[in-house]
Amino acid sequence: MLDMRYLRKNSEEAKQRLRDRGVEAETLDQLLTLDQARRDTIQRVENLKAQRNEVSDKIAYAKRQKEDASDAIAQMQQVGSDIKALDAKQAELDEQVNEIAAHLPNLAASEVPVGPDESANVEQRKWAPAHYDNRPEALVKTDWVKAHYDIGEALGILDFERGAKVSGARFLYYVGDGARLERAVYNFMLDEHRKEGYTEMITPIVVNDSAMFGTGQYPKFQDDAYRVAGLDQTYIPTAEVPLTNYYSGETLPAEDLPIKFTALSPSFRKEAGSAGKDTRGLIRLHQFNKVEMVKFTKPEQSYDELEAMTANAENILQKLALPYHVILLSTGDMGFSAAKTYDVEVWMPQQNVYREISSVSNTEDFQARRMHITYRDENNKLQLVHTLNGSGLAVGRTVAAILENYQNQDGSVTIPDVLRPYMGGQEKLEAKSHY
RNA sequence: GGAGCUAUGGCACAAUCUGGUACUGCAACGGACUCGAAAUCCGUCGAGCCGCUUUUGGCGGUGUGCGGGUUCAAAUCCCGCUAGCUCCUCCA
Repeated sequence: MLDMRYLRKNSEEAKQRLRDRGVEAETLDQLLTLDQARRDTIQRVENLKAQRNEVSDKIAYAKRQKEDASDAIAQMQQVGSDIKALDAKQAELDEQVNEIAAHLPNLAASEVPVGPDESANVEQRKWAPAHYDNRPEALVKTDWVKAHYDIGEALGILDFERGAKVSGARFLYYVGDGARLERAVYNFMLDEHRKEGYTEMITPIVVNDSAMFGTGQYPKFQDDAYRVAGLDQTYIPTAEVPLTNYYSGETLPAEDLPIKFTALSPSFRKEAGSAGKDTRGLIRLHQFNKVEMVKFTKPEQSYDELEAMTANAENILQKLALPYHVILLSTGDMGFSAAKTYDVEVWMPQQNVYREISSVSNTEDFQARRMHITYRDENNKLQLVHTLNGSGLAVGRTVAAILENYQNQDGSVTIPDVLRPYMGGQEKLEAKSHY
């Protein structure tokens, strides 16, 4: 949610910044007109209420003195019905204002490149382990490189067919060493984040509507959510929702900030509108595992913490020796709640592209305002915290990247060094006759 | 799933039957006493939200779990809901 006072006072600037986020200027004009009408109504109804309070006190006093108050009561009957009518009008205006305000995306930070879509994103840095000679393209020059889903199926560790049979398209079973590898990957990630000072959590994976509103998924993006039939609850699209809403409605002790959480959770997405895209493999599923990071910070420290969180995501890829680059998203490519977002993209040699494996965002006070998370500053005044979230990392996509980058010509896959302790010292994935 | 009870400031509670300025204590804050502290005494104390404003502040509105209703007036009466507790039932 944006700060209404800012929008009123700086409407021209706000209009431009909203236009950068794809919102038409008329939308803000409409909002401000309704806001003005709302405030006019409030003033009228509050005057009447002040009058009612005053006269009611007099009536109470008169009754205590056993005096007659029927004149005053008759007079207040009219005021009472006027108040009722104006209250109703205000409630209607409140709803109209909220309807627009709740759909406005966050404003981008000043250093975010302005552009309509991903074409305006800006690469920040590139990394690859030494044996790639800083040229991840090197691997693709061999003609035997296979896609991760072909590798996984050949090894018998990814079963998409039975996933589709039992659940539908975009679901799968991990089998045997595949399941073990997935578990090794997320245990490794959680251990790393724990070392970095994140508190490990296991969260509910079903949340109520106010939680989905708090982080910004609702009301605008309900189509992509798995709602529990008949209940006002939703299967989470990311652990960001339960982690960030953990403190909703609370005032945090300033000395505890920044607070850092991490959690593994399944994530559920309908992927509405992406029919036909990435139909094979681990890239775009209705259910996938993700290790998430969330931070609550003071405003002045949130951008340093954004850099730190991005480094936490990169650290995982560096320890896994997977090539990646980091891009700064443009105003047109950022998510609804974000003020600034870095995407980390891992090298996928078979497709010859970088694929998103993490997205790290500072939402500033956008989510905190929606869910009322505050702290007391040096002057003992309540301030909204800043919230950040980032994947650290998408587990399934990490497994896909490992399969492709660590594949050998004989069809086996070498297990990255750092994962071997998590797999009982196993060094390779090889085809087995059966599991 | 069934039955009963409960929900009031940061905490503990009163007022609910019988509608009329939400009691008191603790904590907190300011002050007195003291070399300093404790104790004691005096004073302040409804968080948050909304609106207006001449903005270190002032005024008004709202605010007794949430949402409605009745009434000149609701903590109090009525309806719906949520959460917690106890018992029954079920369950990994």
